[in-house]
Amino acid sequence: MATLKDIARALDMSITQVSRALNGHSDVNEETRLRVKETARRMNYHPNMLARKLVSGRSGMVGLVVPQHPNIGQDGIFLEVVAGLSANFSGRGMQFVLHITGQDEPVLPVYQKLIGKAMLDGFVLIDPLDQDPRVAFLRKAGIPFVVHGRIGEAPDYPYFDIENQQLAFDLTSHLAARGHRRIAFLNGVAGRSYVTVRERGYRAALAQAGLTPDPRLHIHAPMDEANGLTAAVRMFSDGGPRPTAIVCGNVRLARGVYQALAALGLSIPGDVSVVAHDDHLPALRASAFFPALTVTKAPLRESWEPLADCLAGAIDGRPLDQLQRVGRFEFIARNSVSSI
Amino acid sequence: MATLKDIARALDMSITQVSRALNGHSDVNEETRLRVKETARRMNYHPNMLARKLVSGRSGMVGLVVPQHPNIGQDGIFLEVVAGLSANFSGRGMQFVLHITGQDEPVLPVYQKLIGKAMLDGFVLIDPLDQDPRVAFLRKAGIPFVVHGRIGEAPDYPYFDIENQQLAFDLTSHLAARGHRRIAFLNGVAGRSYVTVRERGYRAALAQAGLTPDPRLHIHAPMDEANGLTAAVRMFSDGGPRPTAIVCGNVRLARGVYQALAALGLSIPGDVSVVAHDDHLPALRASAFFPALTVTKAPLRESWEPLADCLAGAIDGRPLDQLQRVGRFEFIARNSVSSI
DNA sequence: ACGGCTTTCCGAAACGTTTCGGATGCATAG
DNA sequence: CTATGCATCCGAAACGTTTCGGAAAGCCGT
Repeated sequence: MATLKDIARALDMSITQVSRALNGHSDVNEETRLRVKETARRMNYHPNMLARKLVSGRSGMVGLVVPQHPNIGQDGIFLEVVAGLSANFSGRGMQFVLHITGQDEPVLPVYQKLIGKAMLDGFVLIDPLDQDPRVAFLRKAGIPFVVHGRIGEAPDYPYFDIENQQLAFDLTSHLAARGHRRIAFLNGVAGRSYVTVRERGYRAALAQAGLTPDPRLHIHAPMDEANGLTAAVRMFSDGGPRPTAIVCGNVRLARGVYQALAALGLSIPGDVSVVAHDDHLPALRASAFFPALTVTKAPLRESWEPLADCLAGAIDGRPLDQLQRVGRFEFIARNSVSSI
Repeated sequence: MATLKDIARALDMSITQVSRALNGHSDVNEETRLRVKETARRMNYHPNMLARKLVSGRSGMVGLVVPQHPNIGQDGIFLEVVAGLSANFSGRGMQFVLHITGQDEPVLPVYQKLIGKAMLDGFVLIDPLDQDPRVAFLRKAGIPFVVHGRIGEAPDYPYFDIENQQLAFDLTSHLAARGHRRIAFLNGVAGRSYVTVRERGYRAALAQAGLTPDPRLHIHAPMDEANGLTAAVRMFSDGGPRPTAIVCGNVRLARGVYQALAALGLSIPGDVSVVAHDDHLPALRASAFFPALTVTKAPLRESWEPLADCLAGAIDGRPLDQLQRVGRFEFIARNSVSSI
């Protein structure tokens, strides 16, 4: 653990000048700079981040705070998030701290404590809600953060998001344009901001097609296979209006729907058309469905880089307009839709 | 961001005394201590970890370094590890840093850099190898660490492990005692220390039963469902000696084996007996197999607490014998084994 | 000879904490 | 009255870094 002092002593010069040489300041002779850099390398010098942070106010560490829940160990998407963010921050020489809170521990005090200890430069917020207390809290605390998603119309904080309203609109319109009039929407958990936004897109598409939304066809549930299955079974067996087409919030739901329809003896797309949004998780390939699934595709994997970049930018104090990014999605028509 | 100085000023006393009061030192009046603690709480004081570390040499942060690999996002067991460790360290007020290295980046320099920056107090090492360079490296660097597993006979570092040799012995003996003479072992990737150790248990059990090991029946592969399936299919179709019983390194392998045997028209336990070791992952219940699977059970979930405790202990400099723990396993006989 | 400019350097303070080595006051014992 | 012990306090140094405000030396034009 060589320090600046060691290098200074070895070269018989001042700590100040060594520091300036290594940090590329202007007022140091080119030849001295090279000598210093060479010696630093030779002595295996790494700056002590703690000392640096103490004076600069930066620790180079960012955090993700996630509430503990019993099934966290099997949440494949969560791992994708953690691995992706960690790899990205690690790649820029920052430390990624994963803080999993206690079972029913309130989260705001956790942020409070982490901030108070002066350990973290910023936070990544995932799964934002329509009224998310974390955003208000962190803004008030003046700590940089980036949100995976958007809340409300014109957010004034850094975020990365995809056009959730547009993709729900496109999926629904695609079906409406082919003559479907009873289009169900298997959406996510109510309160999540992307769920709300997608609902708007769904409704807009219905309205444009002159259709009136039927609340029995708009279902909120965690977006996994089991819920896709049960929701589909229920829609086709409770005596209500049977949909001729189903929009699924993600491919897992769609997989459940496929299973349910198979079990009910209904064919895709003969009896029912199915479309979904595709996060493009490697374990779940929409193109390998039978029949291949029509989707809007926006790989989740492409979120981590912009998220990390926006947070790093926010910490560096870059202006807000450079810190708000929206990812593209792609419409891919396959074989799971037919016209009526 | 109240500091000691702020509190000292507010109470008109010295920084020293405030520090000592908050840290429970002896030479401070009981009444003053209360006043200080009360004021600290009121001013929302949290000690600045960076400053503390700078003088004490402790940061309260520990790290897990994992090499990036393409399927990291779907490795359910890895998520279990990360979530479990993070929750445990978070619970003791420590920060858990997850560092995922670049695709083909060598890991030792990563540890080197992390240590040099003086950011981390210690490391958790998972998936140790028979000759693990990380152990040698960290020991030489003098950084505390804890290993999930053991390497060699009498490790002189902190670890938490289960009796892998004994459980492989028990599973194999259980079959041998019921008359099986051709017992296959679907083991993990060669080079992992627990794989080597389990092989010893397997061989010992065979030897005790007077059986000679057949290398064609001892298979190394990543322990997932696909490999269980292909290994089983191959063993029953390549003209070699057909086993009458199979020991599986984990329940995933066993699930693949069950599928293969079903496809081959072989019954369990009628034609083939199957046993496995069970990490007790919630997604994979051995008791729900049909027929219910005979296992040695050692819940992976019970590893995180001792691992975190041992690492914390190592950092605190507790003696080695308190930092080496071995978890219990349980033998559970169910319906997947028959006598010959 | 002088002031002013550039280039290159350095001392010292600061960040927030812990800790070492006293210092003070006061009671008790000799 | 002095020595000893105890309880309670504090100043200052230290950890490794950055940065502010100069300082020294050389050169230029006047």
